[in-house]
Amino acid sequence: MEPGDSTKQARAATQLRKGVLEYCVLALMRDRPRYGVELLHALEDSGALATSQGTVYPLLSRLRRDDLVTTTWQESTSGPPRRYYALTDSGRAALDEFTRVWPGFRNAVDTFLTTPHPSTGDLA
Amino acid sequence: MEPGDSTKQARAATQLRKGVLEYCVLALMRDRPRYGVELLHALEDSGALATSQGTVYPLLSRLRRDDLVTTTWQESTSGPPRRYYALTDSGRAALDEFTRVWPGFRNAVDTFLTTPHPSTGDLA
DNA sequence: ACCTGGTTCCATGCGATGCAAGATACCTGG
DNA sequence: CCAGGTATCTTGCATCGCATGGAACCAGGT
Repeated sequence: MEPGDSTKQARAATQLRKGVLEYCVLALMRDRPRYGVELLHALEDSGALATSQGTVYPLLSRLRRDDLVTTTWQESTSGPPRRYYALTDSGRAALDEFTRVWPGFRNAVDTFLTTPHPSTGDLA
Repeated sequence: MEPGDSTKQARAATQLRKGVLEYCVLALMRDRPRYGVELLHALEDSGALATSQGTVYPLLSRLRRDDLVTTTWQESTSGPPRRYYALTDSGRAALDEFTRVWPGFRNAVDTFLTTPHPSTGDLA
């Protein structure tokens, strides 16, 4: 990528991902266990949340450390064995919690960005 | 605070704010200069983005350091003088940049949270 | 048997950010 | 003079995303 044009945009997008990536990964595991590279590709396909292995694997380690996911090894027909990550009850609860919080947060940001903040009309 | 019930929610909300707070503050200055406590109250009123002075003032220092805002002192009729923050051209450009990036990000998260990820229908 | 390439996993060190807690200064009123 | 509200700022900590590098397994060609 060329440095210079996308710097500000990359910076904004980078900071945006903080804290959201965790729950998007949990959401991907909602209906089926997933393995690392699979999650990575799903995030890439989304465009706005594309990231790297150096981000995903430490994240998965944290999720496992906090008992939000459990892992099982599974053989692959084309390559080394894969570690599949599945939601625990705590993980599902955390995802539900986030699903409740997210709309309020999203709407708050939308309001700040789209609502004019008139200098007139204030009661002073 | 009790570390147990509201921890997860507070944690999710805390991480969500990362990187977004900066641009919401810039958005608040879009139509009028603002001073610290004023910004703080506006964020409080939004609910989802409520934060503390210990977050806002270092943030404002960074914005000033990066030439995204300029500041002017102004007397107050009821208390110490206020430092008003106003957008520079760079600040306005950064805000516009974020305004362009935000919808894609927001929609991506919405998609992850609401789209079912079927375990069937895969070609395997 | 060797070696190249693709797939999959993981660890380390850095920079950036939000936050709790504390410190400082100004003004008004008793 | 002292108390309380307003307003600003600093310090130290914890967390998170990311670039970089390393390791292991399998298939195919020479």
